[in-house]
Amino acid sequence: MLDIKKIRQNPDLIKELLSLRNPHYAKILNELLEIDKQYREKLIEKESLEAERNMLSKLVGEKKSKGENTDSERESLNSIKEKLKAINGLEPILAEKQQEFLLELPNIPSSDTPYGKDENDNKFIMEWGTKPSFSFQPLEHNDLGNANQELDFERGVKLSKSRFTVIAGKLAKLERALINFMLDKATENGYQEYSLPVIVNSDSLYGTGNLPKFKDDLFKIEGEELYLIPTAEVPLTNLHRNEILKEEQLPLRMTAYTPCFRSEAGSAGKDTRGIIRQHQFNKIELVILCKEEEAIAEHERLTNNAESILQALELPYRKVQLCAGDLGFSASKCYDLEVWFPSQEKYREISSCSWFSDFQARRTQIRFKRTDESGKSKNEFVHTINGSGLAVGRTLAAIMENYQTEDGEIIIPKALRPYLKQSSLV
RNA sequence: GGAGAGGUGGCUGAGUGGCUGAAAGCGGCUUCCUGCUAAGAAGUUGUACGGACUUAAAUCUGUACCGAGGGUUCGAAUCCCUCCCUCUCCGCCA
Repeated sequence: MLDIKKIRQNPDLIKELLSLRNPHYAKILNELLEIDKQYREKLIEKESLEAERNMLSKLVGEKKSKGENTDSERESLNSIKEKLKAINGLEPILAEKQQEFLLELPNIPSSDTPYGKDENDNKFIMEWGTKPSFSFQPLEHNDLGNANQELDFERGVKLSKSRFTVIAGKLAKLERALINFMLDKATENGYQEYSLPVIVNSDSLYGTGNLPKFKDDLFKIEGEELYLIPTAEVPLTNLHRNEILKEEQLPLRMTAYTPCFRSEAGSAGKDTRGIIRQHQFNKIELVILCKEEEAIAEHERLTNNAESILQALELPYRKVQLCAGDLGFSASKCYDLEVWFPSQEKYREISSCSWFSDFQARRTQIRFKRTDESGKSKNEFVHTINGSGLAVGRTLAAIMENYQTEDGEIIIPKALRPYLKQSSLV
């Protein structure tokens, strides 16, 4: 959520910056400003009536204790009450509307975010690793996994429905090894590990911006205001919702492994083969809360932490910076890490590392007390940063494809060998 | 799930209709004092949203907030209703 005060002070600048994402935001902003004006008029009217009421009520109390007559005060109080009733029918509606418009506006892109409309305008940053060259036609991971039913798509459907997969045997062990490896790596990099609820309430989802706009992407528990998490970003970020942190606690670096649940509404027909796009998948998430002046460095750090996992696994990847048009709703700057899939000869997203400035923190009300040299302190919103480190299913698939041999074996990356007792999977 | 008790400021804990944004204590901060690793004295001490002033900060001022939401009343932390949460006992259970 953007700061309404900043919008009031600088409407034209904000309009211009939001138009970098999409020109239609200018219209929403105009509507917001109009509603905001009306809202404040009503608020002033309401508060001055309340002030008058409080004053007169006090007077009634005093007079009554002295046994004096209070009829005239009562009369004006009753008329104030009527007026207040009328305003109370209107003011909260305007407040709510103002809030709604505010929630519809996305974050402002950072100054170094490239211009552009969609993913084709994203900026290439770097490429790492050597793409494997095969003397044979490399198979897709689903074919590799299907061979001995270690990726069991049919039974996944039997148990649940499409886009659910059973992972069995050695691949299941490999997945577990990946989870442990990634969590250990995160801990080494200074993140505190958490084990979290994967069902959360709607307040938490409003906080991270999944509600109200992206309701269709979520699985909801029937009959309750509870949802399955689409990512551990939700519980991790909300851990400190409505809290005022101590300045010396920051930066706060947190990590968690959780299953993630996404309804994938609107992606029918996309990535139907394999385990690239599932309703349920495992992910290690990295979240940082920090001060504004630390944010750029922490964002780079988190991205490097995610990259270090790909590097340790020796998986070729590239790093791109998203352009304004492709930027997620809440993000102000974002790097995507894309891992190489030889069967498709394509890079596919495996981690998205975003800096949200104070956009999420304003929604979630995560603040810290900043004390200046003179000893005065003020509450300030933290900056939030997060990214995957990494998506486990996609990493598993990438390892299968990049490390396959002609006779259908999968070589285990060196970094994972301490976690498994073998150096290849058949 | 059943029965009972309860939810007040950073913490402990008063407060059952008006002078309570909230006593008292603790803690925190500021200043003073004592020649020493601590004691004492005084002051101060929440959040949000408006308004005035201002380039801004500071300041002044209004409103709201005593688990959440609604209601009664001229006036509610205090009365009523709904919900949520915590504790104790019972039941169930990995």
